[in-house]
Amino acid sequence: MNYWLVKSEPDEYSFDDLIKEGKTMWDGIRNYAARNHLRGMKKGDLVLYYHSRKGLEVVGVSKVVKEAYPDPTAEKGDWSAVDLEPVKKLERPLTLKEIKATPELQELPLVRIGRLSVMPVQEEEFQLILQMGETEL
DNA sequence: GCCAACGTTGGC
DNA sequence: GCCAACGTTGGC
Repeated sequence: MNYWLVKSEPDEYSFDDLIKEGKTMWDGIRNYAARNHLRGMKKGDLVLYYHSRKGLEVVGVSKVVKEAYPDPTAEKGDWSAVDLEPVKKLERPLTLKEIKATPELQELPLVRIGRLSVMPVQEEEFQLILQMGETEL
């Protein structure tokens, strides 16, 4: 089991949209590092869902239901997509500010490489984020 | 193959 | 809305 984090602008496609639709194709990735992470995803892996640009917080957990396949929205080039399903919404969103203020989460690419939209997350980091997101302040 | 210029992402 | 950081493109 591996853990990941994906970013989406809530204006484009929010976690609530994913809950509403029940499943989505995670396509449109046009960055090699992000694509390679997509290809590393295995069925059943858990994926943190982060709202970028607006919100700036981890809002929920999704899971991989279909492993990487050719991105049908790519007109040219070698790109991949995966399918994601919602698992659950966090009781409270975990903001980037809190993540940055947490010493154990400083190694997250989210903190270190701002522009990466698909990234691996260590199990300990994943568990901590879940735990923080389940705890009311 | 290097590097400057340009485009895009995303935090602020 | 601005701009820094990063990736990509293209001229040499």
